Amino acid sequence: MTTSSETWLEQLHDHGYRVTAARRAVVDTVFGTTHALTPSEVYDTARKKYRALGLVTVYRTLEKLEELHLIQRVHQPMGCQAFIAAGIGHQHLLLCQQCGQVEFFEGDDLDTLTKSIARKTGYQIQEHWLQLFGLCTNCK
Amino acid sequence: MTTSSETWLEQLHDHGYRVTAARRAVVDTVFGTTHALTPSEVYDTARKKYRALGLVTVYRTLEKLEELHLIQRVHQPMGCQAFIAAGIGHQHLLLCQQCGQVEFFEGDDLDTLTKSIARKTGYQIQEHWLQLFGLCTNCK
DNA sequence: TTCCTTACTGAAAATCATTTTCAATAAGTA
DNA sequence: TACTTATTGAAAATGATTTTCAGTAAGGAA
Repeated sequence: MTTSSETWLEQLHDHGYRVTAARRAVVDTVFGTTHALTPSEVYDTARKKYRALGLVTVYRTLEKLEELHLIQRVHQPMGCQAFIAAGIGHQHLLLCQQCGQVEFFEGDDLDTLTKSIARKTGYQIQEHWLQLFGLCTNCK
Repeated sequence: MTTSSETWLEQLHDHGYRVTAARRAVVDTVFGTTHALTPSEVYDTARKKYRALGLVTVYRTLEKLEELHLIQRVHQPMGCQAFIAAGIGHQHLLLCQQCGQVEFFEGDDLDTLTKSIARKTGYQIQEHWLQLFGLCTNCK
């Protein structure tokens, strides 16, 4: 199962969006990184591939990629504007506090906890966010 | 063990900050709510207690309260600008998606998960965020 | 209490991120 | 190849937050 940035472009096309040079540059940039990138960082990197790119187009393209669940916003203490390629299925994030690298992991078993909290509080729990922060192998 | 907004004012004072009418209004507002409030919402509410209050002072006061760990920022899909009185010790958030009410809970046992992820990824894990979203007893 | 230093204030201006507007361009179907 | 219309970048507008600044007042010292 190999995925490439072409897959994202196909998805855009399949949803009635046009595939343009500007969008290719943005898609290639976000697809090809393991670090969460802000719109401004995407702009800087993508402009190396396509000089005429405008920041506005970066915002608009990220919006569409998020809508198609191809990327997701990353929340951090320092800010919540960065995006990363989305994980497949229900996954959680592991972030390196030093270099900003992002990894996904699955296999959380929060059912017991969730049910217990639901019972105690009376809430009907519908989703959860779990994120781990630490130092990656390079940084520690 | 009863806590009142006076405790927060004492804390401000103990850290060399002055206790002013503007700060009382902000502190009273944030202390006395179970919903996460944005700076602008704090401003609107606090101005009922102290008409001359400026929005800038709200920002500055929230900054200090956060610095003293008396309040904490609440991250939500819709935005991350809201604050709520901080939980005591290591607590997690439970948010009502309908009315925005916030509750705290403890007793997460993520040690097993954390260690397992650390082993698999090589990361040295240092902290975690866990948040549950759902509907409170009133809203469901 | 009164004085005095200096932190604090609100208003206005500046900054920064994001969104909207708009006329020109180009994707991709017919 | 032609044509419709989504997309583009630039500029302007918006919205949130921060900085600047001169006047005010908190609270320790006398």
